[in-house]
Parts: sequence; C-alpha cells; structure tokens
Amino acid sequence: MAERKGRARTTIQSSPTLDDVARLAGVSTATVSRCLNSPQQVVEDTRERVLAVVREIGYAPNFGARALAAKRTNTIGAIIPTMENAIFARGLQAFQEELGQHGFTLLVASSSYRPDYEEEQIRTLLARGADALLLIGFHRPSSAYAFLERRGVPFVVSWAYRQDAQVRSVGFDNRIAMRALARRVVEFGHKRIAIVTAPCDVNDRARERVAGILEAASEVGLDIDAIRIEETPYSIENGAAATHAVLSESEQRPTVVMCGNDVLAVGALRAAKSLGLHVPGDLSITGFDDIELAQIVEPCLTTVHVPHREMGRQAAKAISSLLRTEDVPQNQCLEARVVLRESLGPAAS
Amino acid sequence: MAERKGRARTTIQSSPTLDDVARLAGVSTATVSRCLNSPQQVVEDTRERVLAVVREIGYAPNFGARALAAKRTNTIGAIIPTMENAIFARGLQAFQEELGQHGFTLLVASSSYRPDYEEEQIRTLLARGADALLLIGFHRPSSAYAFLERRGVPFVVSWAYRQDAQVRSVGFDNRIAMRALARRVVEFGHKRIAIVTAPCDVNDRARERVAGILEAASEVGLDIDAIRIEETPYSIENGAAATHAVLSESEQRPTVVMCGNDVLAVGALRAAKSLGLHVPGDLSITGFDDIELAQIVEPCLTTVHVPHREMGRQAAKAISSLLRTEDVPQNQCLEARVVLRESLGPAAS
DNA sequence: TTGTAGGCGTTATCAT
DNA sequence: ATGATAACGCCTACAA
Repeated sequence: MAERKGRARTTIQSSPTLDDVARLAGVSTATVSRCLNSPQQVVEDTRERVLAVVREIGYAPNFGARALAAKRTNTIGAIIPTMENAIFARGLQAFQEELGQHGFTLLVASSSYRPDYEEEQIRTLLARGADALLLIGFHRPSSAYAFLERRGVPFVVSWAYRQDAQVRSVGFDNRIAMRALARRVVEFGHKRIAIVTAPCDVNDRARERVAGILEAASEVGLDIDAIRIEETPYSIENGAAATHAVLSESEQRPTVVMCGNDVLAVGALRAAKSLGLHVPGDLSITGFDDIELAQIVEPCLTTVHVPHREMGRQAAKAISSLLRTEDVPQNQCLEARVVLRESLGPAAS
Repeated sequence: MAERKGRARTTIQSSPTLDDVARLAGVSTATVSRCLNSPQQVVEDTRERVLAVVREIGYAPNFGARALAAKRTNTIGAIIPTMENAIFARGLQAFQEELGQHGFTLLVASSSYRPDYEEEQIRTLLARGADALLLIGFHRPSSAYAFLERRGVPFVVSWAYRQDAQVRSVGFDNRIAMRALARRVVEFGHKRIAIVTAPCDVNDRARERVAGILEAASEVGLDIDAIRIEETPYSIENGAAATHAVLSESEQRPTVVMCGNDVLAVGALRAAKSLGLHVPGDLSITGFDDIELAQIVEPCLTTVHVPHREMGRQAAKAISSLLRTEDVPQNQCLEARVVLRESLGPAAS
C-alpha cells in the first residue's frame, strides 16, 4: 500500500558540492572557496562566472565540512532556562538580531532550569560548532565553569550582573531591582508580605530577588522570619496554586503577594480572583520582568521593567567583540526600573 | 588596558577527539566509534574502558565531522513563521519532545512569514545537516517544492491539512474549523461581520480561515461583499489598530469582529475597550488557536481550539517513520473544535 | 571482536 | 590570480 507515492525517495540526489561548482565553472575548488569567502582575492571575471554557477545549481556550502576545515562557524550558542513562556523571548530576539548584524548565527538550546542539563547542552552546542556561548545567570556547577575555561570558550552571562571580572556579564542587578520594588510596596503600608518565587537553590536570579525583598523589609523593621516564601516553578498554574496556598493557609492573610516574575503574578491574580478577593482592594500583587502579559491582565501588573531588548543587544555586542578583537568588553549593568500599575495599592486593613 | 584578564584566551585547548580517546583507552578509533554508535558490537570489557575515558576527558563527538562521514545527523529542522508570540510554541514543544523519544534533535529557524526567506532557511537547515524538515502550511514558491524534491528531502507540512498525497501533512482543516466558528456566530444573530486577518497572499492558513467565514456567511444569505476584511500582521498592536479602523470607519458598525487568531483578537479586545465598547454587550470578538492568552484576557475569548500538542506529536511521528521505514505515513487531519467563551454573545441591536 | 584505511566537503598553506 | 594538496574528526566497509 502506498507504493507508488514513495517513488520520490528513489530519485534522491545529494547536494551539489564545491567540486561540482568548480568543475562546471572550469576552475579549482580553491578558487570557488575564495569566491565565497574572500571575493576580493579573485578577479572579477572568474568570480562572476563562479557565482553564476553557484546560483544556477543552488549550491550551499556544507556547514559541517566548513566547520571542520575552518575551525569556526560564526555561530553563537545560547542556553536559556525555558522556551515555554515569553520570559526570554524578547531578549533573545534582540540578541539574534544584533548577532545577525555582526554576521553571526544563533543556535538556541533550553536547559529546563536544570544546571546538570545545562552542562550537557554546553557540550552539545560546542560539538555543533558554537564559537561562543550566551548563558543565563551565574549559578552552575564549578565543573561547568572549569570545562568552559579548559576549552577556552568565550562566553557571556546575561539576565544577571556582578562586578566580577572573571565572568563577563551583561545584565542587571536582580537584588537591587527587586529591593526597589519592595521599597515601594512597604511605602504603600504593607506589613504582611508573602513571596511566591521560583526554586532558589539552582536559580541565582530568583535568590537575589528574594534577598532584595527581605532587605527592604528589614530596612523598615519588619520581621523577616514572618515572611512566608513559597517556591514553585514558573508557570501560571503554579503561581495560582502557590498563591492559593499562601492565602488560605495563613492565619494572618498577607496584604501583598510579591511574585518572582510576571508569569507567577498572573497566576496569583487568578488565585485571588477565584477566592473572591479584589486586587488591589483586598490584596496587592506584584511581578517582575514586565513581559507583554503584564499589561494584558486585569488589573495591570505592577512590576519591574527589565530592558530585555537592550540586554540582548548589548550581550550580542559583547560576544562579538570578544570574538573579533583582543580588548575585553566591559561588564554592563543595565537599569531595571519599577513600573507602578494597578495591581499594587495601599495595604488592606 | 585589561591585559591581565585576557590571559585565559592563551590557554585555549581544543576539544578531545576520537583519537585522544582511542589512545588513552588503548584501542583503535574504530572501536571507540563503535562504542558510541553501536555498543552491542563491542565486548563489555573494552566498552567500559572506553566509555570511562570518554567520561573522564569529557569527550563529545564533533557534530560536523560526524555528519560529514555518516551523511545523516538525526537532526530535524523546523521552519516556523515566527517565534515572537506563543502561536507555535506549544506545538513545537510537543514536536521536540516526541522527536527526542525517537532519538532526534530539533533545529528551529524562523521565516518571519516570508516565503522567500523560508526558502533560504530550507537551504540553511539542510546545509547544517537536517535529515528532514517540518514546514508550516502549504503556500510556498513552486521552486521551493522543486528544490525539496530534487534533493529528496523528506518533509512534513503541519498546521494545515490537505488530502493531497504529494505533500505529507499533519494538521487540521483551517477552512472547516473557522466555518464552524462562523456558523455559531451567525446563530447568535450576527449579520454585520468584520474580519481582521493576517495578510492572505502568502499565508494559506489565513486564506482558508477567511474562506470559512465567507462560506458560513453566504450559507445564511448574508452579503459577502459587505464584509469588511482588514489584513495586518499578527500582533496585539496590529490587531488593536485594525479593529480600531474597522469600528470607527464603518458607517454601520459591525456587531462582531472575527479575528484570524487569538493574538489579533486580544488586540481587538483592547481596541473595543479603548472605544468604550463593552464585550460582548456592544461587540462580539472571536479568535483562533486557543493559546494560553485566550483564557487570560477579560472577557475570555471564544475561539477555535487547535490541538497543538497532538499535532506536534503526530508530526514528529510522521517524520520519524518517514526516515526510519519505507512505509509512508498517512496524512492526518486532526479536529479543531470551537470553544465558546465570554467574548461572543448575541448580536447587539 | 577489533584494527586499517579511504573518504565525506571545506579551508588554508604552499607553490606556481 | 589561481591551482595542488594536506589537514579537519569521524564513520564504515573490509581485513584480520
């Protein structure tokens, strides 16, 4: 059954190679290669002839062979914790656009927020020829850093920042940004704060954000130990569940739930709604990231605006100069600023 | 400046190779290769010794070299129109998961909804060693199809369906799905329909959906030519702008705006709000896709639920069997069903 | 079961 | 300006 239809498989014809082009153009493979890689080295006459053949037969250089021979690919690898929600989408898009400007191609992999898996992905991307890597955050086994060092792989950390000259970073200070938001929250009179965050053990951004909240709280003399911290992976569902737990189990209901990012905050919003709580009348909710979602939900989320696009762009520039030149680019700390919207209001009595 | 810090660059040490492993394990490269690719061919004793070395020095096979020698990569390429919003995210995720089960890796590229660019991406992915491709929709230059055929590249079209045995497809019938929704719309008494859709010239899914609406409309004797069709690329902003135009410029305001997908519909919702129109009291709005967003906005979107995950999974299975076996997989038409939610109500007077 | 050796498509170093 | 030719790292007949 379905014998006829399979016929196409029998006419398989593999891609044209440099040799094919060379033969058809009556030159050597070396010349064809030069036409493609350093056109100025070959006289216009032959060049045009060669390129005509290239177009005609639809020749495209074999990437693997090229990588093998040239030992570079102009490909940059990026390993992000998740592709499932929009958290990294905008930044990565900008990263890619800027890389394109510099003649690089992007290869993306996802680590599912698991450092061990990230290490595997690092190997995979390098095996695939990545010339350099973009990594998210600082937290990873020292074996991973050792590996990168041993191989001499240039890499840049983003979505976080430290002065640290050993590890290049282009990002923002998660602790300071979240602290700024928390300060606004306490200014609104909130004294009973709950935190819904991603698991902190393997996620330095989450950890820093929580630290920022605690810092602001202790600045105004709140009891740190009374602050309930609920950890759950980033997702709307999880945010709702965690918030639900926080709201229904506490003896003294918190007046504000500060979430580790907007995705969790949207979940928190949903939980509040399902409990019949009005936001921000009965309960305030805050997020982090300022992704598109933050302005779509109702009420709009008070959050921290992260300059995703700028960050992606600068990270690309850093990597590009790391690869092209000898002067090491500066670490960059971008500004993430608080955005007050409807979901934060005065503390309910 | 920054001389000291650059030192690490000088200790560059390239990746270990098969040769290294072979030498350290005291066997030939062939044996190492076998340990990795067909372990059962080598006796347990040597195998363990070899694998120990592999782990110890952190060997990872060079992908390009492997592709060059083996002429297959177990890599599947997917070219999707956009990564900017969630439209393809869920399906692609499932596609990837299922591919993983079958031992394949996914490589993604984006065509930005431009067929010419897609053709370039096809070449790129093949040059990078993709063994097969996943493409979205049927519309592309015949040159692209010719190219695929000439090269004998197995590929599957998804997000759309045709009986057509020449082109394998795993998807759903966009026209019929949207027609079903449109029938519900007219049942609600709507007679003045407006359509906000992605540009139809290069997008067969968009075209089919519009056709579905027109079909349902003419079934009940509505004047097709009176239906305003606004074309704009998928984005919330664009959806809002197009809807704004439709609502403010029409002499007779439509009672329902049917959008080509949920993203546009969310924009439409925003436009309605900014004009002070209550949804669905003053105006009904419908979407397509049933992405997460559809249930987050207020009011929730009436839309067509596309079985994204199932589609991704089945597409992966189809490609896998296309690659592994000789029997050609059946084309599959999945069901996309209408989901009634708050944004659709009886026609306003 | 294991080793030997040729070749995959490019780039880059020499010559010419 | 162009042409030979030796790598690049791996796979896979084929031989032993």
